[in-house]
Amino acid sequence: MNAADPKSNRLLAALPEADWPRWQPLLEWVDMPLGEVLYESGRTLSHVYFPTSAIVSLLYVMENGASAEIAVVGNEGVVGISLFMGGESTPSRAVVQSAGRGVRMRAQTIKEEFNRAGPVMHLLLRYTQALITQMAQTAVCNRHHTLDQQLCRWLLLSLDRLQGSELTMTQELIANMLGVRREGVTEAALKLQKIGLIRYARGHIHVLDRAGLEARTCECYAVVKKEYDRLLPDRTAT
Amino acid sequence: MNAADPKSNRLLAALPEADWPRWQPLLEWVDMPLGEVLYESGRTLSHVYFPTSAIVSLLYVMENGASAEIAVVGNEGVVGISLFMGGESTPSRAVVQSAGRGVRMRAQTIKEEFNRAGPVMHLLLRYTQALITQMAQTAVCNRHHTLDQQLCRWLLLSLDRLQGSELTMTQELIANMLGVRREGVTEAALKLQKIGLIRYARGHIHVLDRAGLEARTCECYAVVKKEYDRLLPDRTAT
DNA sequence: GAAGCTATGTACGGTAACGCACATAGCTTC
DNA sequence: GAAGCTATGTGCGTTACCGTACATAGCTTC
Repeated sequence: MNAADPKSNRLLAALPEADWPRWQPLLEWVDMPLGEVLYESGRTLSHVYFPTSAIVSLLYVMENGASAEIAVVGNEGVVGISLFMGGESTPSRAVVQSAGRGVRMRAQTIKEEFNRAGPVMHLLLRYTQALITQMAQTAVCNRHHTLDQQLCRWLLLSLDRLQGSELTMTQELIANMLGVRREGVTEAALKLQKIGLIRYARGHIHVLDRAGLEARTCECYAVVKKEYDRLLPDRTAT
Repeated sequence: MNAADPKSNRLLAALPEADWPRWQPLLEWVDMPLGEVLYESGRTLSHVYFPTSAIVSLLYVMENGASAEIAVVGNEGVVGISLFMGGESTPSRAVVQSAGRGVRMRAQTIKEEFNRAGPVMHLLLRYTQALITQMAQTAVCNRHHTLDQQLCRWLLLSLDRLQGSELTMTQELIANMLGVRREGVTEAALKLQKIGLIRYARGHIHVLDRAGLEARTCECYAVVKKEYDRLLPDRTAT
């Protein structure tokens, strides 16, 4: 499976074989450049997006302009669950956090596919439950864990959704996602660099010691990862 | 509609008339005493619960014993969404936070009802989306808002799920839900009492000025309330 | 290769919440 | 009505992060 295959999205890869011939022509490749807004708070969505190499942040932007990431979606998931959940919109924004590609499907189409009420629906619902766990754990993490731990968690979440060990990502951007000061991220990143877990410069972060990050982060990362693995096995029975 | 009517749960009230005769015998009244655990992290659920007068907290308990509330469910919703979402369990705990009653339905039954893929399913999914918004906003609130604001939000969320203006609730318990120190809640509650918004003593809180609480809390309360009202109209078309 | 922009580093006072220790005071139990 | 428990109040040093200001240094552009 190469990067030009929609099935490099794990959700699409888990589609039953029987549904694939119908789906293939319904999917449209799209570039997802850094910073692109896939949907805006309260606006009706036109498509759902299945990232293949891009990573998308779901974030809430407060009245005063400050923001906080609610969850992150990469090649394991889909952006725009409110379409099939029935709300059409949500009070959050989806922004491309790491440039790449993906495929999208028209709003009406995904609703029709969902409403077939078969394996596709159950797959999407299990994914939604995994996403719920991620949001819940984000709430817990924001309450109880240090910036150091949260940075590790965030790097690992991103790493899991990319191939390779390099992230293209400024500290300013990370700060926006975590909802903290840029200076705070600088301090935390410096520590990680000093103990040799990462190396970075001007918007490029190399992860040198993944296990080291895992040892340093809070339990939140593992809880979420375990739940994704449980709910979304690499290959779903067809 | 009195308290002995299952339809004092708004979700049940919104059921299509056509489904009601089938549902009624499938529901079982249960008392929900303070502190009762409806489900435990990672455990398969035996029932879903539709509170009528009780309030249930969904919370995550960390390895070190500290906890944080992820969302709250009262007479507007249902506890145990993972049953119909397909995961069977979630990494959180559901605890009765305010004693009362509710009705429950067996796990297998709710799955069958959901899988009819009709109005019941779409109602439950819209509720789930509202719950997702609450969780997301909890994450944002934990990140950005003060304990004072969060206490107001929490009191309002509870108030919305009860009749009357009195909460039976110690500061210790509130602290556990919010994931903060009990002393912090004492301080915040003292301020609210001094300016005349609440009056309390030994586990009983009277809200004297609801509008005052709304003025003092953060935007999170209104965002969530608006989304619940949007997704769960008082009467769903039948 | 000079100028300008962007990303990162550093410093410092302020503050919200923490951990801990202990005081008070209202119910309950006998 | 004394003893004991539970809920609430208070004090104090500590910590993590904030807001702000400014310094450095690596790309980019001409």
